[in-house]
Amino acid sequence: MKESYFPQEIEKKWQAVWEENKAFHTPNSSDKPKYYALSMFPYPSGKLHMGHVRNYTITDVIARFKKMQGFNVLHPIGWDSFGLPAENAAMQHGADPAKWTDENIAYMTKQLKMLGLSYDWEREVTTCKPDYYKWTQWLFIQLFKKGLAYKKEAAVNWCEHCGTVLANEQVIDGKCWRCDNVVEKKYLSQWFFKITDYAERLLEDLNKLDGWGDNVKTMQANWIGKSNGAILRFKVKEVEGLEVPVYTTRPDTVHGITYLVVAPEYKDIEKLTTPDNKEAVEKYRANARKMSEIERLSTDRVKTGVPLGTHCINPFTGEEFPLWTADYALVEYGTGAVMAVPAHDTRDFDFAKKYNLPVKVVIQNPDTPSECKDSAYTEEGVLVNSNEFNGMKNTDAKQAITQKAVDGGFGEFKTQYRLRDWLISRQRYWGAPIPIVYCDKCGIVPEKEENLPVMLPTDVDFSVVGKSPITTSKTFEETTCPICGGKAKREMDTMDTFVCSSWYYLRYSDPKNDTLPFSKELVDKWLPVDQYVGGIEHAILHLLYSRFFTKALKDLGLLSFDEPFKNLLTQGMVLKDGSKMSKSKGNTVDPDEIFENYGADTARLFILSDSPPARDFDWSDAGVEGCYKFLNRVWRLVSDNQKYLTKDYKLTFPLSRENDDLVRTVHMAIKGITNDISNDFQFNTVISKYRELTNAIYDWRGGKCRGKCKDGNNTLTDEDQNVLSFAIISLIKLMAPVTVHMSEEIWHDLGFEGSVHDSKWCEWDDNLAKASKITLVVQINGKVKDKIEADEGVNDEELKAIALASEKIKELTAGKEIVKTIVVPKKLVNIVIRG
RNA sequence: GCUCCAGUGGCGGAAUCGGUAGACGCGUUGGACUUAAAAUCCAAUCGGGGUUCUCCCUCGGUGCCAGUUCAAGUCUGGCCUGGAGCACCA
Repeated sequence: MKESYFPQEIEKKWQAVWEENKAFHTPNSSDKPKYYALSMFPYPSGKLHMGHVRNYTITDVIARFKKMQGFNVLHPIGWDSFGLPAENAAMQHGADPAKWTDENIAYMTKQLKMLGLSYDWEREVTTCKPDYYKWTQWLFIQLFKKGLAYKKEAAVNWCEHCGTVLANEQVIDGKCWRCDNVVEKKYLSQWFFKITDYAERLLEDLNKLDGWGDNVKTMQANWIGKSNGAILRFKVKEVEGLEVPVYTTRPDTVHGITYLVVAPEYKDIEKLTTPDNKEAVEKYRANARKMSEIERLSTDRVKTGVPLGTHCINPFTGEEFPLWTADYALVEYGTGAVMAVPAHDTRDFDFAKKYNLPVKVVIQNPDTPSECKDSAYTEEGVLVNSNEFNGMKNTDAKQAITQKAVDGGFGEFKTQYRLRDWLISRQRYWGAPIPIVYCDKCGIVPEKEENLPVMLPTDVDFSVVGKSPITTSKTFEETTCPICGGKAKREMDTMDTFVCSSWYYLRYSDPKNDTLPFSKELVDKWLPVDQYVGGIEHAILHLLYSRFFTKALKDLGLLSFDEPFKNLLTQGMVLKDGSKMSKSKGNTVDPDEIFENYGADTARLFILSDSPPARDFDWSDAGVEGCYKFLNRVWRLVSDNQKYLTKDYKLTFPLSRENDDLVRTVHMAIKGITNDISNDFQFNTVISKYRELTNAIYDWRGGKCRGKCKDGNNTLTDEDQNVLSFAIISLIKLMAPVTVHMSEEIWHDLGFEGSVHDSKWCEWDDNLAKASKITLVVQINGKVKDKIEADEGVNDEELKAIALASEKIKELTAGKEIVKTIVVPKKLVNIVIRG
């Protein structure tokens, strides 16, 4: 064994050996229980960043730990390789997106291997390869056949900069998630997945996800946005047979309606507008169209609107009230029309004040009854001015009033969701083509399954502006109808990359299958994912879509489970100097540099060491240095003592006092580290325990020297050597999931055959995983007054006696009345005194 | 506005159940080794006060104010601050 630690040499060596031996290949059949550890697969942008390093290190440590614990571990990796950056690179440098992507994948693969990650490379999937997107297309067709993929003309989010539409989930604060450009509304005919059919199940099944953080679950629940209310229909006075339905969560306030608002895009708005008002309404609608989403949705904007000139009749009171259009009503939500009760809704109140509309109180504010001057009263209360419902609590009235509407045939109970269908068409080239053909005779027809994949054309011009490069292909659009064989045209849009990433974790179970996306047997064997690790930025996007896919595929009979990810760990960001590492801020750290200067083991150790995985992690150069020093310290511990170490150590009890203490320290470390990993993967405390154990071995060693170490004399007895061997071998194994190369190197230097990563995880003995002495804390009235060393085995009565026998305690309790004494076993005695 | 998460030394953070607050590390300071430096090793490191002054005593301290309890970083109620998500969603 070398005297000094040369990580680069060691790491290269073992990476080659592991690759040669296919050390991390996972067989499908095994008598061990399965464990599926998964990182969110990367977009091949060019180089790994520290966020990747953190993500993959966390998952890798989990995978290796589980493997040592006796699981058959599936730990795969792949590439989310469709998407705009490849296309942009193509436009800017004239590169082929496929080539650009391949080169990036090659480079990043090299980096992943340098990090020492235990991936089964035989299961690698790449979403932009025909053997993958064939099945993305196949799945699209299955969803289409089930009615879950459909095309409709709708107001959609358009990013001019990216030249494509976006899903609702990809619009962040009114801006494009990718380029930050302000998103516009456009009316286009687009493909959607009917995720709204699954709204209730997606919400309900969040309850099953005990292994997910509450933050992610609430974000999804908010996004789905369930509310319970009623649809109420109002007859229009001026137009025979026309009704305006509204959705409300406050049917209890129906007697307080003083006007009604429809969205500017409301479908019947023209019928509802009288000739006198037509010009003003048209102008208002034209203006609303022009406004950006941000302007329109801004909550601090002053509300505007115009009257339509028509009226509705309130079936509860017989009163007439006017119809208005205002852009605070949203056409996509509910019915696109809102009943306005200014007395009990802040928005309606503002609007009513501005346009001098009446305010009618129907819920009594206990503080200022029958008045509503300065603001709406939105709290609970008792109904007034509401005919037979007067005196009823408003919470009860919701039910009773809706029931009356149901009985009268002008309303019903209604559950409403905020979630919208998932828009999956993209007017871009670098994506999976939507496998649909338009035939004049047969209509919208899916491509025949045997003709899949619908290949991306390569005869395209990337320099075109204002349209998708795919439209420049001379070979792509013209095709024949799969039904009638006549001339037909292909769909020119490709799929959102989030479609590709909604099922990749299923493909890993059976990545080479060329007759199906995956066999049911294998997908049911490996899934659900036992531990998923990735960034919080996917809390809604990818994680919601994947849940939807899993449920839809279950309904199609392709698999048998309905949640894909049993446990989810959302790791925090990697910061430097307090802010997120980013190229624009210039505070990035290049993983390659760290590998080169310190080695991957130091990088892995450091990125886990300072913060728990879910929290943000502040990168510091001093911290890296500290971890490197620690590894050197461990290395020296082994190399300085190598001549005393034996892999076939044997402990014979009883041991000498110091040896017994060290053995106990090792058992405590094993227990603590195992528990810390098992309990939410607290790697930061795991690493502090590596250090504690290392320090303890050094201290023990120092105690054995008694100043004689330098002369090189063997001062260790047989027992000492066995104990030291036990301690060091345990440390090396405990560290193996983190410092994968160093542990492997030392393992072999100690003469072991095979890989440390195939060895069995250390076990502890509960009798030994505790100190032989305890420190008894003696409190008086809850304040610590004395600490006394006592034997581990003493019972409560004895503890009490020991405490009362203390000179200090005697002094402090002299002349006082002892009211009671509380004993916490093996820990503490609290004496309560008075006077 | 609503929802969720967090708040502990100079810093990152520890503290299964309510039971010794500050593990472990970074940084800092002092020392050893060295011609010197690096590396390494040893020691100190929450604050105030006291003292027979390197040994010890004492008081205070986990965002703020209350409460429950023998005992609160931990539980309850009310605030404050920061972060994240949602937001004219009727």
